Amino acid sequence: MDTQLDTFFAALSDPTRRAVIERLTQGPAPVSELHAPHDMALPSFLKHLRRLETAGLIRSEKTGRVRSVRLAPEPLRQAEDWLNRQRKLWEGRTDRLQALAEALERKPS
Amino acid sequence: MDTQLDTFFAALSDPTRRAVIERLTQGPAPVSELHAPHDMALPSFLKHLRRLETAGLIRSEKTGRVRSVRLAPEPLRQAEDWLNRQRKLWEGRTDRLQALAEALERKPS
DNA sequence: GCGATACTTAGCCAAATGGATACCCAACTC
DNA sequence: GAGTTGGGTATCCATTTGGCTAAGTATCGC
Repeated sequence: MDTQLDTFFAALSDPTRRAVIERLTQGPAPVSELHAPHDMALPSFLKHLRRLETAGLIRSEKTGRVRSVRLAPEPLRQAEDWLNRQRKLWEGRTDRLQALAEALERKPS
Repeated sequence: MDTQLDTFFAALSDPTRRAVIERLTQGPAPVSELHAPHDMALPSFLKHLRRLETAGLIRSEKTGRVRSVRLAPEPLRQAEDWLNRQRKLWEGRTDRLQALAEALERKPS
């Protein structure tokens, strides 16, 4: 059904890819710089970048032989929204349960 | 590195599993009830439940022949925290960039 | 206690994932 | 214009994933 969130969460389920995201919060960077800290062959690393890009989390642009990569504007918020909604529903429910429990305790029938 | 977030996001990357989470925000349910809306053989569905449980998102307890499943207390917030942190870092940066751009515009050297 | 109910385990299979190597191509550098 | 640098492509490989069927176990209801 919801391919958006699918590829989104899948993209974030890998430590290499999350590290790339974290790095990019500090600003755009070329591929080689993003690759440097990761002990991995470049083609393997490029796969991760492509997965992030098809998930819509990053964008990139090539100038000369250098490809510059940056975070995409909106999409982190989408996943966050989903999580937030679920958590609120769940917390609302437990709150009501606590209220019920307390009510029963005050007035044990 | 961070196996916590790995299994966490991976668990949320599947629509069946997200649907289970959504259902569980309304309260605990037995396996058969969770399974009902999904057009899938029970053993396949149980794999999803096991993945959610090893990711720490749900807990379950068997009474008689029925296994009751409920949301785990804390963990939705963890993923949310990570996303929130990244988003804030990124937004902070773009804010500073905007401020810089505006400053340059006001006082073009 | 016998059948139905509610899982559970054991295997099988195709496709996707995450890594590798080997080789290619374009664009700066001198 | 020859070499180096920064990516990119093509394969290959082992493992994981997400589905299945078949068969098992342990209540529960009568």
